[in-house]
Amino acid sequence: MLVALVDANNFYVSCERVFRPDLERRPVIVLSNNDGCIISRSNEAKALGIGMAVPFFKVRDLVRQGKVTVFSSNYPLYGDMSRRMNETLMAFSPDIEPYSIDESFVGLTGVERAKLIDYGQDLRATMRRWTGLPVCVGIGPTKTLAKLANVCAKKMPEFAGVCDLSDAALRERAFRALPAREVWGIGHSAANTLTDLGIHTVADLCAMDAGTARRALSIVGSRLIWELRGEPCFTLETIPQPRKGVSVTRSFGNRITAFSAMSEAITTFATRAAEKLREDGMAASHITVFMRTTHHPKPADAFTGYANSRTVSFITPTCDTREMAQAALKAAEAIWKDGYRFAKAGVYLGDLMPFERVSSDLFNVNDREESKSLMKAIDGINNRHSRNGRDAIFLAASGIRQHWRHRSDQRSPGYTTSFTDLRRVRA
DNA sequence: TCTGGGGTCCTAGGACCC
DNA sequence: TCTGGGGTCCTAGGACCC
Repeated sequence: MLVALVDANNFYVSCERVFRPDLERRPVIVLSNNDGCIISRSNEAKALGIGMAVPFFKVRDLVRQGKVTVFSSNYPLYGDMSRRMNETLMAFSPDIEPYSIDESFVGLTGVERAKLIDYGQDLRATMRRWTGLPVCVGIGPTKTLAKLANVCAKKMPEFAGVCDLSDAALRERAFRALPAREVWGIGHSAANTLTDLGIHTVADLCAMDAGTARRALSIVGSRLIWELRGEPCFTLETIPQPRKGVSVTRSFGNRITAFSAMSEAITTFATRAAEKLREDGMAASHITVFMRTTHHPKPADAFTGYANSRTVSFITPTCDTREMAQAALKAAEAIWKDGYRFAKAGVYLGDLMPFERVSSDLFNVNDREESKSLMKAIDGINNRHSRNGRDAIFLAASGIRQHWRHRSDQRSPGYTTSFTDLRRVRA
């Protein structure tokens, strides 16, 4: 097996720059949903000391001083750019596994060993020309090594954006230079465990005794050590697997203290979740509702938080917005407590199955047919008559004013997904 | 009076990813 | 004042069964 990981540099910032070339070589950041924290930074922003996942209010001064350009996240744009990335990759290999919005694994069977670096450089240049996006390419005999090679390609300028770790000698050198934390699957907690064991570099990790690794890091750790040694534990998955759950969760712009507002929010989340489910042609067996207060209490504040969740099962798996909303409200009522200031809530749909495989409930075959055509009509109207595909027609219980909603003040236009936002070019 | 052990399934919670 | 959202996987422990 030989596989490449192609990963965009500072993806969300790069997407914004494609349509704002004036922002090249300048500090740019993109904020999370609800403008809460920073989730993408240009290299220039990183150089200013702006950290990943830092709450936006901590850098607001830099923005006010005009030192940093800031965008709210624009997922329709990023999703479309992601699609373009994968289309470009298909010109290079028939075996593509999209792994996240900004990275894909690419199968390299048939590429000559000696030409791997040229292949990677050609891919980078083509990607830049066809999509405007800068990417780095990591190559290796396992997915974990390809991920690690990508880290090298990004961080070490001598690789010029393409790193091939299929050579064992080069691998040893890189392993000694990289902290264990850089390995795919080693998070905060595992890194601390490793430090306690005296394991600091990837080289230390790779040389770890199998039994110790199993005890300290469980099966996950054993697998990644095999992968580092060049023995594949993960195969290339070119056929997308159906998802196992759907969740819709939000932090609130204003804390919620009244059940009426909470029920609006929960109805809205259930509606959105049901829409996602129908897009995939799936039905859910149960719905879980959760709500919680902030988990960032001030030290001086004696106030203790509250968090709870409740699951309601459907007699027959469903994707009907009305059933979802009804069940969600029942769950929300059960866990609601007066006197708290709720900061976040959400719904989760689990145990999914294809809608067409749901065996009809003996007693409501007609209801099911009616539900199917009603949902189809609603989705049709929303797709035709609303900008975001969901606001033309909705349950009244979702509320109109929605004071709890967050805003996204700095959102860029839908350059590639909305006719009204198309770029104008004069010649 | 003496009160097992092994298997499966489910769920909650944690860790990790981007 | 202000700290994201959407996923997957693994494990431990409880419930249940025979």
